[in-house]
Amino acid sequence: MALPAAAARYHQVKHFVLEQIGRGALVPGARVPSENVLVRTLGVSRMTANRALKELAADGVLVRVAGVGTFVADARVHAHPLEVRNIADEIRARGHTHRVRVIELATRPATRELAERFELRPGSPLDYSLLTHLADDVPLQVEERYVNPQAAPGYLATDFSRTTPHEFLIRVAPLQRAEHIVRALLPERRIRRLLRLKPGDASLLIRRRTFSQGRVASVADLYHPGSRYELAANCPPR
Amino acid sequence: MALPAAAARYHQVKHFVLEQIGRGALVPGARVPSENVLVRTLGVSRMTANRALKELAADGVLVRVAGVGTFVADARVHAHPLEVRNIADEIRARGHTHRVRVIELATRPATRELAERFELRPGSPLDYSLLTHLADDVPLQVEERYVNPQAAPGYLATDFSRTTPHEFLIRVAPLQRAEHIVRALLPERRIRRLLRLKPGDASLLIRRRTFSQGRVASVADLYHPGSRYELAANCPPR
DNA sequence: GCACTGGACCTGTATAGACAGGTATGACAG
DNA sequence: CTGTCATACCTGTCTATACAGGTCCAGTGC
Repeated sequence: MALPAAAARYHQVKHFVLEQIGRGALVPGARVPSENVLVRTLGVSRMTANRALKELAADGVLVRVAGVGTFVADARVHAHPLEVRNIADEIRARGHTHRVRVIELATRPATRELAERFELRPGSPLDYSLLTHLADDVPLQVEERYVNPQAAPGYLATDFSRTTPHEFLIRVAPLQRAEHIVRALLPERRIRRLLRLKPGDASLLIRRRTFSQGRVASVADLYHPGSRYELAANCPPR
Repeated sequence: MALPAAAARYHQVKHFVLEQIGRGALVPGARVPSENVLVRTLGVSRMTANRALKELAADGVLVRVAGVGTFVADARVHAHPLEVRNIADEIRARGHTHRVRVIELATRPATRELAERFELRPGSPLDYSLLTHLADDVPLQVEERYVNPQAAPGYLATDFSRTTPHEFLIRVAPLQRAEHIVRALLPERRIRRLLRLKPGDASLLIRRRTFSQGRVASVADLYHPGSRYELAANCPPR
């Protein structure tokens, strides 16, 4: 391609705007130079300015309103697109005490399905943990987790009553990407007992795969039906 | 803006490609017509074809390799920041035909709860739509939506069999932020009938609030238990 | 004083044409 | 047979230009 990325003209325009936001010269809500102004100021074509502003809007940095102008987005809109929340923080933030109950810790050979999920050979050892998160001693979430021991050594040796698996993992293997699959289901008996559910209570299953350098962990979280899984995200209109 | 959503040329190009993927004429890994071919085939300019393919690549539907070509992405890989997905695109991309069945359209006075959600006075009129999304005529999602008529005029006048509410709204009120609350529940009888569920089937409820300039819409999506809600997010430090 | 209108400005979209640089393939020389 | 090179094709980027339609304001006419 024409240029080594950073040198591309539309990148320069993006940088020009971002730099002013970073410096505080443009605060949230402030009007950003219009496309035509950028054309005159920076000597680019309008299509190039348009691309730069459009991409920044898609990133949630700017907000564009047809016929009006382009503005710096609210700061909070800027927050991480999707955060893998720490349930411990969340429970505490709501004024409850958080406690972890460890049900099972083990090393298990990967089944074929797990091996595929981790891109390992079947039979490779995987660390396994099953525990519940309690809010005021009421079980709120069952967390079943497989961890790639290559990617996160020392996982099973962790004291999960002090450090949640989530906290441990983001320290050891900084999160780069996460995939979520959310489903509703009627849980099996073992889970039902852990969450103290009545038969017929629906549960929320969130299956999560996290990536750092390679596959790190695969998690299945089952939630108590009273609980909710909340996400806030910025959604670039593409 | 120039055109009413579905008529935009680059949308037509996107649809042209998605339709072929949906039909199975283009399978994952297959080569997608190059920009120049699309120019000749569809009579659009190359910039327009480029935009369409670029956006589909950004959505994870296609993979582009400079100097080589454009290819249909692996069905799985679908990775992008949390996005309010267009279920119509998703159904088509998986090879099914998408159809919308409108159950009810109405203007309703806001209840106290709704008024609070929209930051309006109780009794203010809200547009209401209830419809199902069908994949190959099997109901997959019930979508119940309240829309702030101030923020999205003309909502009820839209032909939802041609333009989904989602498509209409992102045109009219570019999305800035969305909040999701995900829960599992046993749906009430009306929903159960719409989704053709057996009593005891759990359903996934996704409650979504979208913001543009002010509160735009409040959506409750109920999914068929066989379906999944997939999210993928990159968590880069910004 | 008020309602209306025209113009200035903005974004959204579309077009045609151009060059840079990556990739693959086949022809050609060794 | 092997290595090199020209070439065709592809995407990435940039420019100049154009028109549609929304928004806002100021000026005009009543």
